[in-house]
Amino acid sequence: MTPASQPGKVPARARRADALRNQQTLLTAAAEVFVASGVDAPIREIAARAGVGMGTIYRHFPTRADLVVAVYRHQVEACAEAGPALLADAGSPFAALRQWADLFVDFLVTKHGLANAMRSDSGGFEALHTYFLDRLVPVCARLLDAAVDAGEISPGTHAYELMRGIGNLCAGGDDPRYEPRRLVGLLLQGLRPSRPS
Amino acid sequence: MTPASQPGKVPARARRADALRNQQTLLTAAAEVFVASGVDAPIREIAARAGVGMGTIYRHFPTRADLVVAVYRHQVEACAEAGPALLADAGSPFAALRQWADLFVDFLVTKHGLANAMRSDSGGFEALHTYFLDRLVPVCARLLDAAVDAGEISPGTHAYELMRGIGNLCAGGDDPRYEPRRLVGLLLQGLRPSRPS
DNA sequence: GACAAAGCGGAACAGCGCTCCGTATCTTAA
DNA sequence: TTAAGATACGGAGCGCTGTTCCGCTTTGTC
Repeated sequence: MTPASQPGKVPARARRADALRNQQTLLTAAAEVFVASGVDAPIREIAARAGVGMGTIYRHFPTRADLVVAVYRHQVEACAEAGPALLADAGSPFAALRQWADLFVDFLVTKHGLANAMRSDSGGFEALHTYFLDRLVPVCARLLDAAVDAGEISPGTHAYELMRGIGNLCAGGDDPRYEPRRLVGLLLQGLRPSRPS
Repeated sequence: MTPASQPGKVPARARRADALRNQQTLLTAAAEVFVASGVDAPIREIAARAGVGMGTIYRHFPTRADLVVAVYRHQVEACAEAGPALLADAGSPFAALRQWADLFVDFLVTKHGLANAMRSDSGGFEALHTYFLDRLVPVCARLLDAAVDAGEISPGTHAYELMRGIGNLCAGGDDPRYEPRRLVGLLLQGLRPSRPS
């Protein structure tokens, strides 16, 4: 019955109860701090809010990206799963692509500073970039392919590039003169073939 | 003959010769460091390279943006002046807009980290943002208006938004899978009217 | 209850931006 | 030429951040 009773594996004890509790505490504390101060908030602030020491936070989430990913994993997952659903429900593949892009944009702009962080090459954010892209690029690719097959857009655009483009367009403060959604719409419009068949 | 001889103004002596020299030294040192380490390079590094103290650099360039602007002023100016020239030379306003955008993209991607810095809301870069936009938005607006008048694009897009969009698309490392030029092309393509008249 | 193992806290170190003021240098007027 | 005063310089020092490291505490097990 002990965890080590199964053969062929390292005995590896189960994690301690307090460690599990702390991980949860940290997750909710981080979520709160991210909302209040953005994803760049000092690690100390998060640790303080959770009532734990610096060591604890680094043990559970070695890089800042690990923490951010853990906090937003559910939403990224939801976005990924929305792709196929939209493809089935929306009127056309291109319409699905547009709606899906809107979803992604909404996600990014409502997280203060997330889009900025995602392309920062310093601060331990590289893994964030990687996770987001690994999860969402395949979804985007399916939508893109479907739209190409339907003749709604011209081929040649890679999902990776498009995803990064959309992400980049979402960066920046909330200047009312700058509306990422509009530009993303323009970008997608640019995918359409020059001459409709 | 003395600087104070002109009436109606504060006597304000001329700047000292060594100050002028230091300003030049700093400018060239900064340019070198920017190439080597990006525009985020530590201030100390620039000061060291120029062989001056920290105080000197802050006296001449109170914020980091002031230094960056001073270093790249000529190139921004050249880009601004290229706008009207292209409008006259290129085959059509839209072609001019495309070529001008290419110029701007080239400028941004060849300066390591400049595009990233321009969107950062911290680090004293806000003034950079302001300067670039103040100088280039009017130029972009003229190109945009001309293209609209020629019926080559549909109206409704603001130059400010377009400039920021292009700038944002240029952010990020030099991943070969991500080519800003392609996306900017797509974005501009999206400006074209849905049904060519 | 005792003993590892697992986990925790936070002091400590390093890197950075920025300020401040005693000192050095330049300019001008006599 | 020189002395006074304005101007500019240097860099130590402060505060804030990320990250590591190790002695101590808590937990699970026998």
